[in-house]
Amino acid sequence: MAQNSYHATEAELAILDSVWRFGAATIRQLTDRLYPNGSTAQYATVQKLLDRLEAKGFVERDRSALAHVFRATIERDEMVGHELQEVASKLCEGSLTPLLMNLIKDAELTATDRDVLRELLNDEKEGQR
Amino acid sequence: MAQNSYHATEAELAILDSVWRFGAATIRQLTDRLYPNGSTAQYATVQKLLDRLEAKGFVERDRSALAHVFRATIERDEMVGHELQEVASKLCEGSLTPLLMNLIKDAELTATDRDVLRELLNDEKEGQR
DNA sequence: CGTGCTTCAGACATGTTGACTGACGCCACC
DNA sequence: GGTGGCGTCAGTCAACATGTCTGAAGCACG
Repeated sequence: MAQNSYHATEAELAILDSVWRFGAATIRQLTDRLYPNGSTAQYATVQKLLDRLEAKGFVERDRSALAHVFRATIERDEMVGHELQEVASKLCEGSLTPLLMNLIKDAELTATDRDVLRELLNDEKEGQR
Repeated sequence: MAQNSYHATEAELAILDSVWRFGAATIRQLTDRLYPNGSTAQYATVQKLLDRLEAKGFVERDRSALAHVFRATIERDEMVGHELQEVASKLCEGSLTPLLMNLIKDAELTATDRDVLRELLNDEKEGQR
């Protein structure tokens, strides 16, 4: 009962973020992106982080080239969904509705945002998921 | 840069949950609620958990009686808000809107839920907060 | 007074997290 | 064909978080 659903840590998230923004990359590329003029040490750090991300199923590695290429197996959106689900199960017995109510109240929405939301709300008329 | 906003852990959340559900309580009462027929050991565990919750500002202790009485200083709702903010800053540069969009898509809403949301969406016309 | 609760101040094992080191493999190129 | 450079892999490491537990001391009341 340690952690049902995996969780990306701060540093791991930094990696993922880079991959989401700039696309698949090798360790070296990621190291350069995240630790400009980093040494062997930071390279290894990125490596370990990627190992863990792979173990958690958040990235995938292409071993065909000499230098493995890593790509995300989860989109930022899905990750957001994950985390929301997590919050819901921790605080609201798994129900997402309270989160929604909370957000509608607190989020500072532009008129356009509101329109989009109304739209979505209607589309969902007899929507399945 | 460890953790800007505090975070209640699993066990701490169990305590908070009990306080939210059944109201302010002493350590003994909480121990009885959470660890039925628990011994001194579990009592101490609850105590330490409460210490940490107090340090994090999530509960407050009334020292006037011999056995201190603990009450929550934060509502479940606010905690949800906290966590949502946390997710937002980790994944969406602090913006809550993406979370909202995500939820509207994924949450399974009843017709009533949808009505309530539409309501809220309109109320917010020129609403401040 | 002593029994029974209580608080307080730690100790403790375990796991996570981020950073780092060292051994080894492979390819290219002189 | 050896050597340098880059890559992977398999650890180690310190710091911290987390949940649990022990021991000492305080207060109250029969």
